[in-house]
Amino acid sequence: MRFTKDIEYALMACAAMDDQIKPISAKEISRRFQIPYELLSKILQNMSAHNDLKSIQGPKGGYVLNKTLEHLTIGDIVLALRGDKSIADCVSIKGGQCPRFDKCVISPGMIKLQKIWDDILFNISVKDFIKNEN
Amino acid sequence: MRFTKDIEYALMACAAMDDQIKPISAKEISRRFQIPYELLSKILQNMSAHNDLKSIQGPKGGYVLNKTLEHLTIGDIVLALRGDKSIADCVSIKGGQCPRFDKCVISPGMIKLQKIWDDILFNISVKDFIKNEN
DNA sequence: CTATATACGATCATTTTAGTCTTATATAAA
DNA sequence: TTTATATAAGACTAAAATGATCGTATATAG
Repeated sequence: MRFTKDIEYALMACAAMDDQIKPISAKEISRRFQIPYELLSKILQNMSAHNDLKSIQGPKGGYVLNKTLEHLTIGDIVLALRGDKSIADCVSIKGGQCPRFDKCVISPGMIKLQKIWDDILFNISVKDFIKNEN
Repeated sequence: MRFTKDIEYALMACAAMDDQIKPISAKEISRRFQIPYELLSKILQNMSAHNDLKSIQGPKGGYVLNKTLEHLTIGDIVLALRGDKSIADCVSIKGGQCPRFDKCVISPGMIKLQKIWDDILFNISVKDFIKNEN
């Protein structure tokens, strides 16, 4: 799975939300990292819809983390922004499977690799990911 | 990194090239797996250019493996078809780096994750990937 | 010579990604 | 209660990647 801009932006935004107390607005994050505001808004709304964040409307509002950065994983973010889209069409459940699935030579391997990848993503916290020591 | 059709087709093609003796043509592979012929041809040419395969022109020609399937890895195939494109723009060397790279909060994590992913890909042989036992 | 094969560049269609625009709604504070 | 600031959400557009096709050249076994 490729980490496109939305994932990058989501991770940067998380880095700006290091506590669960003071909300930070999309505008402020957008300004700090030079991320297009409307695009970032949608990303944060998605994360909010998946309960990674909590949104607070109105002045002094913004977003706060629902979990600590230690407990929020890369997998959580990917799941929020990509859904359960798999590493290959070959293995995807929705959207009509491959016509050769029953006699497919690659799907067993893809399924195994998908599991390995998921295990990695859901075992790296955003905290670990963004800290720049070592 | 997402496994798009070209990677899927390449893996299927490899499954059809289980020995290093008798060449198999793109046409035959295309027919066997219902893969568009011209597209498959380019994929095989790419793999050939990267020395994963050897091509033999003329009648009774086709492609043969340069390594055994035990020694050919998923990473080799990805490398042949994707080049050294990384898991995120953030970390890619070519094509002008991210303007925020020097003070980037996510690039160290991306680099680490890239390495983890590469290690996996270059340690799974095509043989292991396509065998459907267990 | 001919049929069969790879080599390769150009082109086109579709899908995904990235970014923009607009309108509606919630709410803190003057 | 008005105003400024914020999220919510859908439509839309542009650009890039992916998937597929077409045409032509070249190599070679028989």
